[in-house]
Amino acid sequence: MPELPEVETTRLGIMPHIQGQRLREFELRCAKLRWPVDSALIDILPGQKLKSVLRRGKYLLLAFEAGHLMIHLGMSGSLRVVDGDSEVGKHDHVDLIFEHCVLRYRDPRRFGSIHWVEGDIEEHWLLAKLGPEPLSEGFDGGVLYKRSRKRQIAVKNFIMDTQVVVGVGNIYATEALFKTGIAPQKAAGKVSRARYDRLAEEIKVVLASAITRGGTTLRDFVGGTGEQGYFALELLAYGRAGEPCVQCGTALKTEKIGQRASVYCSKCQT
DNA sequence: AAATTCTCCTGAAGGC
DNA sequence: TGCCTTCAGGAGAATT
Repeated sequence: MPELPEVETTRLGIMPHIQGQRLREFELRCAKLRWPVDSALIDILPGQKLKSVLRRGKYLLLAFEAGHLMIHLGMSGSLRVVDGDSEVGKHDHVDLIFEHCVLRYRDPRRFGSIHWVEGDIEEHWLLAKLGPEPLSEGFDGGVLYKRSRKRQIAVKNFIMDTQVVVGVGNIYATEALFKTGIAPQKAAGKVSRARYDRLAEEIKVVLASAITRGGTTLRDFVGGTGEQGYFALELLAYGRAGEPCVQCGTALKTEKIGQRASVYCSKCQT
């Protein structure tokens, strides 16, 4: 499932192939994503040159001359650079046909989205309320500490709240909490400043490390040109329920916290 | 305001 | 082997 490292891996993978190219055709096979894809894009996009490929949170931003195409991969989405004559799969909903290659959007569960935004992209309603980028200077333990005071919400849900910080999904929240020894169900308002300093640092380390390894391949995640990610090999908690904790040997527990599966060590995480 | 529940969807996994 | 049920899961919307 694409989290920030997977989205960044995708961005880095597709950018060199499509940046600077002019779009020839926007082929929309299935507009029924999380929100309906605007069919006017079929007329709007062709002829425009792609200036750059950016990212905000888990949103990919294709900066064209007249605006941004904002793409979210949802749960199961992927973007691949393919040949024009490559076979179209069942869940290949959109093709961006450039001069020299095709950018293909696939999303079996259709939880993703595609929006066209003219004007200031940061003011778009999906981006306007987002918290800081986790790998930026603007994100640190102080931010987490300040925003969490008096909050009863579980610390795991707190760091997964996109208004607090973007890009921390279930996998990396689970890992960062395990590595810092914080129990995921602990009330956010009761976590100390010192522990938030460590948590923020660990979130940065875990995300940066995952980007370096090309993301985490679970099920069928692949990068922009089809390669697998290797971070799954380093997961210490996520997906290891029942297996021994690497630090103390206790069997890892799994518990639903806010509708999400959470794996943790009841001995090491307090 | 903050917290919780609901919703979209389909592939994968488990049960029998 | 195969059909049926359950579940995962990002994140905005609706509800309490």
